[in-house]
Amino acid sequence: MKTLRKRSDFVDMQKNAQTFVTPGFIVQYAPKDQQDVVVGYTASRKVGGAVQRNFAKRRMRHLARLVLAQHDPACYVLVARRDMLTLPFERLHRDLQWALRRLKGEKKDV
RNA sequence: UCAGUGAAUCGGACCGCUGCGCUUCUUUGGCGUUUGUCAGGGGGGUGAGGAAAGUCCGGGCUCUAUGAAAGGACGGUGCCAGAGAAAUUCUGGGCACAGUGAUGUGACGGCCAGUGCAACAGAAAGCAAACCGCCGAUGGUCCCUUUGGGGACACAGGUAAGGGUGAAACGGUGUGGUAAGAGCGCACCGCUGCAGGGGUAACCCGCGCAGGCACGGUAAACCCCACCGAGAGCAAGGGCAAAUAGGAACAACCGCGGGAUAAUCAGGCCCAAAGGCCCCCUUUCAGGUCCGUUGUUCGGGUAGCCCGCACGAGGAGGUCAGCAAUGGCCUUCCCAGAUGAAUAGCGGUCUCGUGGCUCCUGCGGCCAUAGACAGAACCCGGCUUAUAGAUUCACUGAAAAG
RNA sequence: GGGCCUGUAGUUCAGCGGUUAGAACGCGCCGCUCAUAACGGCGUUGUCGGGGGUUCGAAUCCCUCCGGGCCCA
Repeated sequence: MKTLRKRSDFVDMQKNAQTFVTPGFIVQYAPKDQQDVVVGYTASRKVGGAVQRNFAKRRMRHLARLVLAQHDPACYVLVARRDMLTLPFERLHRDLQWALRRLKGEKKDV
């Protein structure tokens, strides 16, 4: 599992990827021909100060390790929202699985 | 007990499983003659703060650069002594102000070097000055007269005691004095200067002597005085190996002159143009470098990776010196090094508060809940700002009791 | 991480330490018009980003905090 780092890649995802919104976060998904699962994390100033943003990223990274590691090689971006800080982890976990099922289901339909 | 002041410390602790960054040891497999290199596994160690923050000061470190002397400009600092690498730093002391007090706050040199400013109000705002008021002794005009003088007017003029204005009006009280007044005289208080005394000093005392005595405010107004000061910043700066591109470095020789750069604008992946340049300015002295020719050697920046980068004005404990800041000595420890940036998830135990419920109203029982400000980014010393709550010590005021 | 700039009516900006902080546009009301616009008249709008200090007096000088913006081999 690799981490997305370059700003240009994030901008590219913003343009081309499919998006699904949950209360705690936003998932962007683009099935590219990659060897590994590639994940990017975003926590903007809307989330809070440095402490809150780091906390949000930690939780997102943990989610990615639990869930995305088992998925197909593709490109994902997780964007934190304010409720990422307060919602119980179990809820976030469920939401991510649901979001991925919806995104991949849509893909098959198209 | 209540109210308060100052200082210091902490700012959850522990356990299990699954995970993360760095580091170290070990091991498996591939490639390779070896040094190694790529991919993976396992064990150990370690892992945010008192402010890591704001970037307000000061350094270390790095690059630019040429050193010295004199003068100037610009910026900063400003009671005294001590501490400290230094500081818009700290400690102690002095002075001023605030508070009943413990204490707190203070850019706290100089307006008798010069210049400026003070709206409105007020007569007057810095040479003093007469609006109301008081007086009118003296002079003037008039009246009366017992020829000594008396009275009226408020014209000249005198007067800073009173009123009113203002942030600010040239000492205060009393008494003498006077036409009315006034440091005009005197007494006491205050003030200024000096002798003398205390203190390292700032400064304090000043009962003795001298002076009748105002010297107004503002320098976070220009300024004067004293002292200090290159610029940029780890995105500093250095290294590695390809592609594009055709420039760069070094050495020798010739020449021996000149002192207009900075900034701005436009275009572009670049290395162009120009011929000069030497870091606030001027002068003096001494010096360096570039531009030319020839020869030799080979690239550099940007993107990526590595170094810089964590042993330091370091932490902890003890002891000695000092009122203290702090310093000396001894022992001991190695304590984050990321770069879309490492601490998460689940469960359990305890404690501090907080909230709720309950009754037997007790410093009860039960339930819930780690809950403030906040995240290292080259590193240190300060300052400032944010901060739920807890603990300790010293002191002050009030009330009550002994 | 580091370096800088800036904050005044609703908006864009003025404002040598001195009365009650101005201008333009906007906004409101009235007039003109059958009506709207234009035009004319009258009027409205500020914790001068917050706090503290210097001064008799601060938007202005000084300190500090906050917000917004820009730059980087």
